[in-house]
Amino acid sequence: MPLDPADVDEAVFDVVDQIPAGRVSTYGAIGELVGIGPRRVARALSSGGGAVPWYRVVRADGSAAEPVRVRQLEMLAAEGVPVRDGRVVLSTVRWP
DNA sequence: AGCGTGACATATA
DNA sequence: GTATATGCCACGC
Repeated sequence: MPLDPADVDEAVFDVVDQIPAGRVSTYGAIGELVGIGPRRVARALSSGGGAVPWYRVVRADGSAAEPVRVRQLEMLAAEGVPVRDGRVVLSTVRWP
């Protein structure tokens, strides 16, 4: 069955919206959940992620994306996410 | 149709 | 620990 781009984007937004407060996930993890590559996830968020808590999505090493990295770390810290030296402590807050 | 670019990931040095 | 290279996939020119 072909994956429609709009459907995939919707699935990504859905997963991101399901991330509980104080937790974070990675592009790769979401990509596996929805059945796409990590770049597709980043593409979806950069394109229309304004309707979901994109700041709960970080890289595989816990670092945040360039254009929003300050904002992201600030939001996560406000949510109670343990951050160290600019990188999220995924070992504790990684989701699922 | 081909090429360059990017909110990534993994492997290797 | 960081830096570099390769793979992936979709989008715009």
